[in-house]
Amino acid sequence: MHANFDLIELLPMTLPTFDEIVIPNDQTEARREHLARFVELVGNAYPSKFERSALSGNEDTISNLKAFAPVADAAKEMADVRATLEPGARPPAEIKDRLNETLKTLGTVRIAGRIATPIRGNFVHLTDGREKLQIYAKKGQFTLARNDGEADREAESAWEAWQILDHGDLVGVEGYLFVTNTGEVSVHVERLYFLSKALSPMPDKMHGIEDAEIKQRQRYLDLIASSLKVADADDGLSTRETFEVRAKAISSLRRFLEDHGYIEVETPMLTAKATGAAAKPFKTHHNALDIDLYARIAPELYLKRLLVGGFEKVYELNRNFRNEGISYKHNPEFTMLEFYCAYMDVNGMMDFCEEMIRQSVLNATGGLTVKYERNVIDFGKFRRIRMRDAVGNKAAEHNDAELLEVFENEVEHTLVEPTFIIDYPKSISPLSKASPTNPQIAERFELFINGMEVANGFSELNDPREQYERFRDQAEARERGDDEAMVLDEDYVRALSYGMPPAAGIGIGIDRLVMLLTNKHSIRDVILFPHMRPERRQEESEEGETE
RNA sequence: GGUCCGAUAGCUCAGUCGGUAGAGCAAAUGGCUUUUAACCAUUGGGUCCCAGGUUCGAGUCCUGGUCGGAUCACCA
Repeated sequence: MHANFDLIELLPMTLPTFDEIVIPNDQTEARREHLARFVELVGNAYPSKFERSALSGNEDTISNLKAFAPVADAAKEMADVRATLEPGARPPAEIKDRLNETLKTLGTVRIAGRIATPIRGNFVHLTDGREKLQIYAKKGQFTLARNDGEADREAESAWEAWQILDHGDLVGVEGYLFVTNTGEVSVHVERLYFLSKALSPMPDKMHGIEDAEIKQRQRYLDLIASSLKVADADDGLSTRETFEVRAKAISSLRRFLEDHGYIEVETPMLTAKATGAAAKPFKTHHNALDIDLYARIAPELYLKRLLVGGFEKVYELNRNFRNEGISYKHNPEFTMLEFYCAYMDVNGMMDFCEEMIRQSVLNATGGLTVKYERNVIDFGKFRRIRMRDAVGNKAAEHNDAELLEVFENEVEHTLVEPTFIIDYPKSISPLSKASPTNPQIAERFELFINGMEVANGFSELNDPREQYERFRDQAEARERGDDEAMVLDEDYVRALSYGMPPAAGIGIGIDRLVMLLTNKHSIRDVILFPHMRPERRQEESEEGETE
């Protein structure tokens, strides 16, 4: 196939070469040459650190510096002045000079970031991934710091370095803040540091990365693209902003739980039995023990063992794994928040859940209403509807399984506003306590928003004998071919026999909640690295036709 | 797994009836050097996803495959 095929055969394995991974072309050739020249100029093109200044009171990231009052005020004043000018006209020199006086008294600033625009003349923008700040370099007015401890390169070499910087390189600069003739707050570079090389070219500055496959496989590139985009003809959150909202929502949930006395725990992800939910597991093998293990489908039974042990309020926020279909709302691994509270029942849990989600929406988005697709979702008030009422007048004609099916097919997708569906049939709720007034009904709810199930909670069944019988019913269903029926966990029954306090618990699908908060229509848009088929190189796909 | 759609330069995309592979951005070279996505000029850059077929001739038509997207089914 190739001339050097025999040579490749001699290698212990067919390791791809560097050039097969970072494919050379006219773009990358230039960058490789520039890198080689930087090694000559600064000694080490990949230094270990760069210390940023702290004029803003915190480390001067570009975002922090731009938010720092004197900088923000100067930018604001210039923007106001510019708004009154003809396009292309320059702001009055008096204002500019006054602002420059103020900015200069702040002293020397040291910032770092990625070169966000192609070098054109003396100006370039740096980005910290989030905000951009312009820097200005004038031949003869700055030096190039060496990364090997030697004295700086002087003007001539510094200017050469400036000219061979590539779009995407990481640099640090030392200098002073000033306002340009056109009124943009910038850093006048006095010392330039080369910090790291972009050997691969940057995405299009206007369009970014459009290919959904590349966005997901190479999320780093998607994130870079969103930080480099020039015009925010913004319809929707950038990738960066989406994951910032996700982080805020999660930290708000954690804070809410901790403020209410919950402690975070971690329970096994690899377990001998996959139970605690109705789902198919991933199977793996432990070599030393020579036993099969399963990736957990839910932490539920472990968390309730902790209630038995005396932890009254516990939560776990982590991944579950289910070996099932992939869809816009299903990823094989997904993030679930589960928590349990002793001495609380299903109604208390609904109240608590409602308030917690409301806080999270507020903290993540700044408001209580969220635009999603064509709907406006109001998190101000959650409805509560009995399942039989939701299904309507046909409810009486159906048994439990049929009722659930009618609900899922005809009602679920209509539940746009946050809605707790309550009074689930007991037969489909094997871990849930039965209602004291109606033994066919479980003290259980599910929360639906925009037609998606977001949470599932109930009064926890704590009678060990009844729990055993529920498991036994599940085992019979399994015998009949229901391969998602729940598996008996003997130790869990044993744990309950020591006495578990009355308690309520809930699981909240974090990815789905984040979809709602970010107006994303695919779970893959709110998971940084969603599951994808492995990427195969050409040679492999030609040889590996053994399916 | 079913159905529909897609894959062309580093990126974003055109490509007519089957007849020499195109643009913008990005890159290189030179000019400019307080500019605001796009300054001026010149130049280079292609496995048209892969394999096969039809044809004098395939980016284009046909078959199979790979990967992805949308949607349906199951699941949270």
